[in-house]
Amino acid sequence: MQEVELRKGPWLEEEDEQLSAAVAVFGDKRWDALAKSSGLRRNGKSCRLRWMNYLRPNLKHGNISADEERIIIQLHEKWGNKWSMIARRLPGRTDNEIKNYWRSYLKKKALALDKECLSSTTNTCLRSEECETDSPCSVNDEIVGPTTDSSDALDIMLNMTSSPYETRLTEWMMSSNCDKDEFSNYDLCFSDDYATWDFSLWDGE
DNA sequence: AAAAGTATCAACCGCCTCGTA
DNA sequence: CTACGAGGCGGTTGATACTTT
Repeated sequence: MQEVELRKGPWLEEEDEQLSAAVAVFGDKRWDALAKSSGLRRNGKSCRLRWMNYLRPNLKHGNISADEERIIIQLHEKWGNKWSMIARRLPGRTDNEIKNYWRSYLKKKALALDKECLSSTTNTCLRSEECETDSPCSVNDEIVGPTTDSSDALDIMLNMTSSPYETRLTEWMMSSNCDKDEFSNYDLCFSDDYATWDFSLWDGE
């Protein structure tokens, strides 16, 4: 049997239509089978991704609102790079979208932070090699060592927040040492399974 | 107006987990 | 118990759009 060469790259309109039709028939599980049965020259993973991130109904396309931003920041603080978990708390948003947003947000934040640090007259910044005194920088001085420019600051921020170590740490904390009382501020209802928490925090305000 | 730099986002890759035979 | 395949996830890349010089 000759293997059909699979397509890669951006999806065409016809492919989108074909995929939507296939999902209507086969449902949004069993992506490999769906990909084969639908006649799409795409693999199951690619179909799933396209559906989840673009074609799925009720997706919001557009800018992240201030409220959504606040939620992302707070949840990221708690869970780290658990994009899919964060996305589940934001109806209509995808993990990919949030992940992309976070990277842009981080970039802006890193630049702002760097600016603030360099322009500070009362605190000396250890992140600039020109800094002479031992006084720590006012912002994140315990994390950020001496660097020279904003791209360094960005690298550090990205390493800091995206590292597998941080993720593992978050996971470990979640699984072994989670203080449930900490979450009470948010009106969370715990079940035995983290994945099925009933979060009423954001709509219950 | 054009070139260079930057931001955004869709899509791919590789690893991990889980279900099943 | 083990191997294997499919799905899910996070990290990364590359193309394109947008902005600045």
